[in-house]
Amino acid sequence: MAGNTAVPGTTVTSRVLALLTAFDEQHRELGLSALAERAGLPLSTAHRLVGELVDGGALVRTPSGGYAVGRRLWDVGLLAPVESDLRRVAEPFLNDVHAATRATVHLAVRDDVEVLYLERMTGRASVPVVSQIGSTLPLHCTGVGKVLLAHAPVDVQRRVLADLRRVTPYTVTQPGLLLQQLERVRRSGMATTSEEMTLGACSVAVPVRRGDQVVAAVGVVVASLRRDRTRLATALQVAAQGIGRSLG
Amino acid sequence: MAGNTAVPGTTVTSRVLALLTAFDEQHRELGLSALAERAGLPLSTAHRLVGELVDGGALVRTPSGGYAVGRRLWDVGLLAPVESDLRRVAEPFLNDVHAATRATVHLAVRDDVEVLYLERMTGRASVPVVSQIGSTLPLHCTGVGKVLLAHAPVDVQRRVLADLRRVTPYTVTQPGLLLQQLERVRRSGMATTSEEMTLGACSVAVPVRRGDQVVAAVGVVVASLRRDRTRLATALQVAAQGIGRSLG
DNA sequence: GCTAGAACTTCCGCTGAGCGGAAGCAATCC
DNA sequence: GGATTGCTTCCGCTCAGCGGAAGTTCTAGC
Repeated sequence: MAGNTAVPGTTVTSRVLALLTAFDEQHRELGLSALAERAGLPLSTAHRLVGELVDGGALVRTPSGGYAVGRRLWDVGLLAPVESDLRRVAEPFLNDVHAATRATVHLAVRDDVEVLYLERMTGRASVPVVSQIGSTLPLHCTGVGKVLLAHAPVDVQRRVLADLRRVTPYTVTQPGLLLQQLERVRRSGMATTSEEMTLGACSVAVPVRRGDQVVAAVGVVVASLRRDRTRLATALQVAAQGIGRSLG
Repeated sequence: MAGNTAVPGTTVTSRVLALLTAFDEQHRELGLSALAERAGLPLSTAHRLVGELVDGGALVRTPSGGYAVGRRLWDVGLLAPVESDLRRVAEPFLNDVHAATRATVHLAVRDDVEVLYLERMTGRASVPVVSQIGSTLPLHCTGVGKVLLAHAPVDVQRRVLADLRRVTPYTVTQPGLLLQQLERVRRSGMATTSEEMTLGACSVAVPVRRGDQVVAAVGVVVASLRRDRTRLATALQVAAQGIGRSLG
């Protein structure tokens, strides 16, 4: 038979990680072939490694015969120190905002040219929300994203402005207009969006400051801003200040 | 030099998983030696694999020179379908309980002979709480645990009763007494604990039923039950019924 | 029921990625 | 200075891993 033809310089570890990271928000479940293709591995190699990962509890077979991330990886992943101080400190303040507004509340940080969502409390109203804890979205079309972008280094802003993808008909895709908005965000200490990411969803967000650094953003998603933009902003500012103070 | 002396029959995958699962609640950060020992690997093997895992973002170096679980594993782990329907459905009801009581609220399921915490909302009061999302605790000394144990199969109950570890001076360690309590839990539809897991913390919990099966438990942790045990139980029962109905 | 195709599983001989003891290095303590 | 602890590098042996190919099961369309 053929013998070993693996790409030299690769490791089993890298292949295992390629398999694990083949899963994402849109692909929580994958068949073997899809998994192999997304990981860039030959089918039989993927088959063996996936079997070992299932044995170790890192993956599980789904009822429909595919594969998904397993319990073992879930509880190990939760141990990751991803802004854990910020998340711990912020939790009670986010609860307050949620209790006061009954809207979907977000805590997010900037991850290079994207927003990374750290916490989310789902609101009561049926406003469509696409964010997921642990996933990222573009900076230019979400409330927390605009806040983080407005206080990001110039080179980050430049890179974002160079690629303003249209997500909905209302997404701001003109660099000049967005720059104006960012200036207003810095002045007013608050950002808003209206159906720029998701139709039927508007948002308000404010920065969380540690000293004079903006380290995160808190925001809410609602169906309309007509009624109570000010009330929402006030609740968020109270929370943001509380979080900032608690961060010391 | 020596040459290859690896334990036959083991795979790189299993060694990688051994390294990842060396981390737990009590060991969120580990030095290389500790990591190697906990994974049962020779130091130099661990050194190489850990380096590859760091390159892949599965682990990160901490400021103090140790290792911790990385961002990559965090967001992959969050994709795991661990009771995800239950968690999604339960979230708004848990919010209600939290808003009404301002106490620490838990959603938990039974994982063999332990409670697995799925969700937690931290309360305002400074009541000590040891539970962590993704981690497990004994069934016999927590509120949600007693609920789940009371409705567990007989063989699970037998195994738990055979090993009632004392955690605090108030932990119930007499099988007979615990059996009486479990009977009362089934009759009254509610379990309580008083400093049986953590000094200074009491709890109330009720079962979540899907049809006639108990599939989970919701509970609150407070400093004392003297005042409002009934109010807490009522709030929990409303939530548990709502969750059960939503599960269909 | 039959056939076509896709998806999954098993086989097996070649080989270089992985292995780990040992030596080297760095920081900390007494 | 010497001892201890902990991390990093080295290197030649060897078997775990590799993947093309063949075999098997599942699904769909007719």
